[in-house]
Amino acid sequence: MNISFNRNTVTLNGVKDFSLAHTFLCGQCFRWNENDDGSFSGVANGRVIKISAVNDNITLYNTNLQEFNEIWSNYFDFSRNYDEIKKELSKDEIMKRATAYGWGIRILQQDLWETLISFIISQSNNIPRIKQIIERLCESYGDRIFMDGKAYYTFPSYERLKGCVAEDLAHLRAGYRAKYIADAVYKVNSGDVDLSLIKTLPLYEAKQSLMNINGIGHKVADCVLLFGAGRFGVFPVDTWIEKAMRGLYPCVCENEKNIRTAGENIFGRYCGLAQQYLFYYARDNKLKF
DNA sequence: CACCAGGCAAGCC
DNA sequence: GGCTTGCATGGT
Repeated sequence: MNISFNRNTVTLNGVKDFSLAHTFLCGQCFRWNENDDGSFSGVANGRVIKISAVNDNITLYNTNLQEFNEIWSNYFDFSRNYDEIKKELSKDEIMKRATAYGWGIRILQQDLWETLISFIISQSNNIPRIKQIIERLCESYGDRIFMDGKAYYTFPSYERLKGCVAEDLAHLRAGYRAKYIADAVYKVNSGDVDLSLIKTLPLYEAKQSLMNINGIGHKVADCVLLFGAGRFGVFPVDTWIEKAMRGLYPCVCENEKNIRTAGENIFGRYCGLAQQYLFYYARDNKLKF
């Protein structure tokens, strides 16, 4: 990968295993939006950037080389060799098809707190509405920043939200999830749940810690660990994955009550990424099982 | 009008 | 432990 830059853009040539659409539309993030020209704009790490692609040439706007090296290179997971992982995962024909279909998916290294709240909101909800609720949260409590004369809002820290109770969040229209958000705000601010440990604790303990928050069960905890803590050894099971696994891996799953452990056993240390290829493959094709 | 959306907690057994 | 039900809101 070759890097060049000027005053407020950074250009990368020869970026492999990366598609904007696959990465931003595979369901892992909620604050990136596609522009008319196929580029995407989004807010992350307290900043707003735009990113465009022509073949394997990527350009990031409204940033600079130092910021790229310190923030965005890690955010887009550019130092990880996805080609090797895809080969390791492609032990069967189904995963070969799924990785070929979503070849450009990269797991964004998103902020842990933002991911935690976002996936609490995601439960039993649809993606457009999830995005609306998160946007209202950011407009109400985040910082306003500008790019190209347009206002964007950062995701509010837990310190910023300290003291919020469910009634304070009614304007988000998050429904019954408001009390879950409030519980997360309380438990993270009080230290009942220590987010600084989530990336390093043994996986089981990290998950149990997250599940101390009301509104976080297995699925949300797994998404938070995968998308917000870079832990690829979890296998989040939602309605799509359950259907996909039963339909595509019937020998393993027809009598397997626990699809989650089945996924862990089949796909191993990168089962989280396998799950994401499967999810994108199944949902994007509206596969019926 | 039903039924569903990247589930979960509470209440049963 | 497993199974069932209610849950806020908005879209189809």
